[in-house]
Amino acid sequence: MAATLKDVAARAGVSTSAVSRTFTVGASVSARMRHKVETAARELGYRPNALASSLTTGRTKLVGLVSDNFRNPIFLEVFDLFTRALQDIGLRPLLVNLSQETDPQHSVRMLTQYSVDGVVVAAATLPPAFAEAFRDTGVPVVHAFGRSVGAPPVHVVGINNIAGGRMAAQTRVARGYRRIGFLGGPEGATSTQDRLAGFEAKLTGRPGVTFSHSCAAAYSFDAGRDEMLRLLDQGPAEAYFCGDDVLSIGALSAIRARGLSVPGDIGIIGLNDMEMAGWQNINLTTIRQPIAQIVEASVAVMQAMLAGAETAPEARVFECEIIERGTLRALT
Amino acid sequence: MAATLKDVAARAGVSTSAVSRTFTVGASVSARMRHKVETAARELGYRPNALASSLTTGRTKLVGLVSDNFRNPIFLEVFDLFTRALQDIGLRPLLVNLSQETDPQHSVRMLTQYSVDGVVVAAATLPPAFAEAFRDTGVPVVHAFGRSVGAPPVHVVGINNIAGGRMAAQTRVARGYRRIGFLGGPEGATSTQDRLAGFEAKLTGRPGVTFSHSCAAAYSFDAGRDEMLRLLDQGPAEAYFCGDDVLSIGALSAIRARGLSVPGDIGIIGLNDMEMAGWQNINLTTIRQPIAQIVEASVAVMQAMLAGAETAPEARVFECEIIERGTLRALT
DNA sequence: GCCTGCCTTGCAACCGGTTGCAAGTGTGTG
DNA sequence: CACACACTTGCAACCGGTTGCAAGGCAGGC
Repeated sequence: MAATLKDVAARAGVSTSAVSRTFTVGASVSARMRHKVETAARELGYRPNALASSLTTGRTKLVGLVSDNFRNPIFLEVFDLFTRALQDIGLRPLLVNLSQETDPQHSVRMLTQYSVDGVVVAAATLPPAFAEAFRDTGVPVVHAFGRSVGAPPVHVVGINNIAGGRMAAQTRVARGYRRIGFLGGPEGATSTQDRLAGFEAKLTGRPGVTFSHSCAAAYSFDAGRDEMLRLLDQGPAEAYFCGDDVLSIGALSAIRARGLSVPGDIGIIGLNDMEMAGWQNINLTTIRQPIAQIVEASVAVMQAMLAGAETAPEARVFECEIIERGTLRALT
Repeated sequence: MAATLKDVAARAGVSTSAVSRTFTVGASVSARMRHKVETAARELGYRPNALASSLTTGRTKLVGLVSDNFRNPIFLEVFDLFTRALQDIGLRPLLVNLSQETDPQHSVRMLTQYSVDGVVVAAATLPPAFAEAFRDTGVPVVHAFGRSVGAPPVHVVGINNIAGGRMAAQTRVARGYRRIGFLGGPEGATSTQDRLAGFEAKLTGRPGVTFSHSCAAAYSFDAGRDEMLRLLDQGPAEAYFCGDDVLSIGALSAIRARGLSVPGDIGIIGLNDMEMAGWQNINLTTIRQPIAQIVEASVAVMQAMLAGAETAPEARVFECEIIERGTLRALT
């Protein structure tokens, strides 16, 4: 049905190579030839088949966009940014949902079958084994929102979660909270571990400050609410750092459900600054994760790798920023 | 680098056809042959290249997943459901973000270049010209959340927006609201037009009931908030039907910002029942759109079309349901 | 006018698989 | 034991492009 290279060549009365060359940048074609081919192509509505050409060129311009979190609204913003950024440089995102997936090999198969040129992992809770499994297939991998360690297994772009934890801790101390808690996401998530580590390190040893921590089952509203209800039953702290905004909102909901006020009775600070954190009926004080920058940098790294850059995996770290809203009391 | 058909054939000492056949279901292969090939394939870690095979079979198992809304959290749920459902039947979603796109031909090119087997349009505000442009390329198209008219240009799966509007209207009358307003999404969106039509039809002619309507600039929090602030300034109605949940939440925020109470001073009902509508700090009364069913049906339609079913485009309509929460006063 | 060298073009092989066809194998039947 | 038939397998062409190579065309220099 669709016109092929051959059809165009026949119509223009030239060889298929000539047609192919007019559609590949930098190939040697005379102006006359180009014109002949282009008119024929236009008349037939010809579009080169990207998949067929990938066979010989070895590049599909397909990029796996892999995530395991389709519940946290922040990821809609992330997908929006990624799809646009990838589209802008001529890449097509093949979306892979790993929500329930536990076997890296299975997802590797899904991607290798489509010979993606690269893989962007956009996930904070995905076990590192996945990114490594992708890398082992020989394809460029960038892990956005991954763990920023010194020598990561793959290129990582994200924030320094330890520093984020420290930043959160600082706000607490400055505002005179004494009994302080950390409410993390799933225990296995490296993001939670690091945020906790930074948070705790900054707090321990402070005279008069007590510290406790616990983990919710997921980065989700329900998990945050459930965990906070449990904490309220057993005697809560004065302020909590929640490892994520949705978690925070769940916690807020639990606190208010018990008739307590925020930040009067309990202070809350989140992390992410997703759009709805700023909605006036939520108004969450939080630590802003610069997702636009992270996405932009991730795509840049991917583009460099696709262009052939062969650098050792590296962590690119962006700074966070405190966004003051209404769930933490003001500086004393 | 990756093992090819040829490599496996050489290692197993058989022809490439034999290998190809062992990997295509329903082909004629003896048990002995299958075993030989499978061991060789396993040893080499061979995975058939889906793109190469698509050349001859004409099927890529790639499906365009097209949307223009990456801001409304409901779409994250939609993407989650779609990606999982498509993955489950062996299809891969190629995500296309049409947020800023105005030229249907441009997006058509993006998809035809990758010879997708079908296109799923998941959008309520995308102009119908897009779905039609995809259809005109000869590829199966399903429009989820599209307009359910009698003879649609492509297969449509969604709710009856007119009935949804009627349903919303009914709640108002039953609860004794007299001055009633409709706060829609972007004026051009068919979903808004239909919801308004149903809503208005049910209300007009009722003695003592006055009706007004206006439209927000987008299905977004800010648009809802801004429009409600405007309405509050010019003297608001007693209750509003907002064409969408995020719009409703924006409106709620505006109402409370002015010191008014919900549902005491003003009642609000939304549409969608996205996850956060149920969050206790939002607690929005809304009309539930059965998105899981819509997605499931859309994928079923797509699967049928890919299997060769050639039925005239049809609208599949699902029923909505009122979810009672705290933003509309109780039945009087 | 002839030679040199560059630019343009077509030929043909190839990318990784699929599939119609015919040859080969093995089984069951008379 | 011969024959028919069904099943299995390999050959080779093909899917839609790309690209190395060599031949042809042309301009410039001597």
